[in-house]
Amino acid sequence: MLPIGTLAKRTGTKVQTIRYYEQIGLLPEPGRTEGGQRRYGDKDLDRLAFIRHARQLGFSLEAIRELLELSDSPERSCAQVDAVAHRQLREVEARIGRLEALRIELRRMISQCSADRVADCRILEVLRDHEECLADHEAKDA
Amino acid sequence: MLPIGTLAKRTGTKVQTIRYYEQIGLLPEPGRTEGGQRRYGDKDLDRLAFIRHARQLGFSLEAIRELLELSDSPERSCAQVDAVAHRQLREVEARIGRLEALRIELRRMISQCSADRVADCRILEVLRDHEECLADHEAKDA
DNA sequence: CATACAAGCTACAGTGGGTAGAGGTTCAAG
DNA sequence: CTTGAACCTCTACCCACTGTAGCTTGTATG
Repeated sequence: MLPIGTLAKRTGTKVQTIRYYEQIGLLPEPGRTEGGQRRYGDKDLDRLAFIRHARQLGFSLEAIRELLELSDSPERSCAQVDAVAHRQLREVEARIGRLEALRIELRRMISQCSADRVADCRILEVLRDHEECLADHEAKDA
Repeated sequence: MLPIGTLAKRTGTKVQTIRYYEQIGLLPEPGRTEGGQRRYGDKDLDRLAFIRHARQLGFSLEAIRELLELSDSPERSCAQVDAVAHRQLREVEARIGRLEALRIELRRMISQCSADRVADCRILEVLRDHEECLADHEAKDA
């Protein structure tokens, strides 16, 4: 049985994050010592590793909750799992698209500036005047 | 003199967001009617348009604060403005890089799955077992 | 001039996904 | 038995807003 710090190290998670996952019901309440300290087993380790890995791939905690529930019923069709993964892929691709529009606009803005003084700075001018932009960049991300 | 709703419409901002910008000191406190309602002038319109445009390009409110301050001293060198813009460009490019690693990993994961049942689903297996990943994708974004 | 109602006001709570700190308790090694 | 690292709970904070409740003001129309 592992204390929370060991579990944290093994999974590359912070201790507070583990407690946070428990609080929002993503990890089950573990057993406790007589003194009230949490003790974890291998199932907890696996579950947390799954969560962390999915987070690294950008899945939201809600999506992860869904994946964990699905993986609890091994006889079901995996079409839903597939759907969650595809949704995530589409989201990532959309984000890349938006960021690439930003990159182009930023590059253009920077390349136009050859001024010395703030008063003539093209960067500030472009920011002042939206009309000078080519694309309609909208950054729901950043 | 514009009421807040008109300013909101003209700049594509929500009314609450304008009040929020005022609260954090990004917009100056405007004049008020006798009844206490905010009334804005053209300078406010320009300033808010600048802020919104910079936000669309992904600049943080802190960066925008810096840009606004710089643009208030027109005789200064625009090197600092340039630096802020370059920093933003680098951040955007780093984010794109991370997201592209995620995209590759997600695509690989999805393409490997040809199972019917959750029990044999490759997607879940990959998520369970980090070793099956090629890259070290770390999504500080996502 | 009276009324209706859209638009304004303040104040506070909530979002996602954690992170940090205060102030106190428990565990395990020596 | 003592030390001190690791644990505990609780609360507040981060960003950049967004939403709601409960009230007041401004303006157009009859």
